[in-house]
Amino acid sequence: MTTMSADAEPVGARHVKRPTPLRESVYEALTEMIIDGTLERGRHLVEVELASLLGVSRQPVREALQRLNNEGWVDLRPGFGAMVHVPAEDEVDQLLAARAALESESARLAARHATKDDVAKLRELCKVGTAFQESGDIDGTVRTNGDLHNLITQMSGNRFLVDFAAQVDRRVRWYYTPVAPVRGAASWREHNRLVKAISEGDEDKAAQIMREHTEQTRKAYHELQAASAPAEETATAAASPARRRRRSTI
Amino acid sequence: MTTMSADAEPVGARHVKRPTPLRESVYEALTEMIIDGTLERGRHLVEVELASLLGVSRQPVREALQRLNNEGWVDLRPGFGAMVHVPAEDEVDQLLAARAALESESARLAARHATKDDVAKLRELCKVGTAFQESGDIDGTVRTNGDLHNLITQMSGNRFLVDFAAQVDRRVRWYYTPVAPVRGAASWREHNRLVKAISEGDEDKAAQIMREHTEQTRKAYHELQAASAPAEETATAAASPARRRRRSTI
DNA sequence: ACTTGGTAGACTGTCTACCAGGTGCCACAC
DNA sequence: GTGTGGCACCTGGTAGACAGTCTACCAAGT
Repeated sequence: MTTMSADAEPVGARHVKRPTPLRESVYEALTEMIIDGTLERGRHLVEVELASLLGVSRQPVREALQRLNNEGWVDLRPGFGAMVHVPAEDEVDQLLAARAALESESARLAARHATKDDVAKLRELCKVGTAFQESGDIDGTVRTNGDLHNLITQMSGNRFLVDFAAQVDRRVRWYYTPVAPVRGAASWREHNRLVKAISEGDEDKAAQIMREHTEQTRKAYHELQAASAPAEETATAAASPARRRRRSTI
Repeated sequence: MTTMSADAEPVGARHVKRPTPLRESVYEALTEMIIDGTLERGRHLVEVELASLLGVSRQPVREALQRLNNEGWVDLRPGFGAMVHVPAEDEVDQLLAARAALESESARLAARHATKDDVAKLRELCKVGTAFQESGDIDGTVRTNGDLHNLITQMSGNRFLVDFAAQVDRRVRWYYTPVAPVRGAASWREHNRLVKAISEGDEDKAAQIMREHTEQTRKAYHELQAASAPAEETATAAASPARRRRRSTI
């Protein structure tokens, strides 16, 4: 669950310094390395290696590995150790499906609880995102997209939805980054409609749009998948090579 | 989390029993003790105490505590240690809201993927549950209810939904057991309608019914809360003394 | 050629001991 | 009554040890 602090403390109860626990830093470092591919999928992670690599002892490494295991980044085989998780083929799909449910519900609740301030921020993000999109700044687009979705889940006011969505999102982004470029323009049009629905407090509409939005992402994933792996498909290939927009090879 | 293997192994490749890691047993033991109240909410959990209590060393205890922290059972304050989580007032509500989203989506997918076999099992559970309900066997009713919901999430075929739902469910059941008796009969009528919708493959209807079903549970919770509220609260003092919306008396 | 048995090395899971630093509490001083 | 200093307790992290187990590899038997 990763309950990122945000302990809803009374404002101003800010504890000055937080000497981050070592295990936390190790956790961050490892996810980083997993995401950027330094630690390849399927690789056996040896505790003492990581320990000496990061300049700490085994304990923090172990604790980080167990958390990584709980969150599905690595698989812990008893008596053998941790291997970087290698995703099954249907896994991205399932993640995207879960995300659809979580974000759709978040959008509904966001519409219910939206304040003027929130809406203003949303509009701003839409503007910024569209600008990035038009200027071809992929990195900025992706980041702003993340910010927008994140803000919406935050607005739901439901810490569990926030938590789950964040978890799912991180995983999705790990083994499925390259979708962003494919459906940029349409995506931001949808965002605009979504923000409008939220600003009007139309819960059903917001939920509906968000659902379609994430479903689109899933479709885009499948098309990309089909396009980049025409090699040995398992019988499903015959379906429809019909309409496939395949620019942007990355 | 603890995603059950389910590694798509060839059927009958049943591996022999593997000695559970100690940390696992410790984790189980602690959740058990938290749920049944042996470890009261807010209590400071001292590693060495637990260790000697369970007859293990600090290490497995620490690892278990970390996991409990990640999953929200305890709060880990750096430098001080673990305290059994004391739920905020709005927490159950948020859990139930999250559950509504997760289970509703599960029901939708279950309707999509249901096999004859699944439906048969669902019907059976409905029958058993109703019987328990009518005979006043609360324990049996609760258990069967759990089984039914669990089976439906399983049927969704989405391991993330299963995972999240299980997590949420466990938490809900911790600080909010007493709902079952309140709305027994209606609950099983709804179950029947739900199973019917699933058997007919009517996704929207299944999702809709499940949503209403869990919403009912939430309402029941609120009513119960309002009814038993006038009494004084137990030891939730830790919460911020500020914003205390009390006395709704619906 | 294929299985069986044995051996060796590597790593995990757990334990013990130890230490530095932070936290909460209490008693004492004002 | 309210600070303040001190003390005991506890955590977070380190180091080393050891048994159990997993993998790999090699050699001998069939």
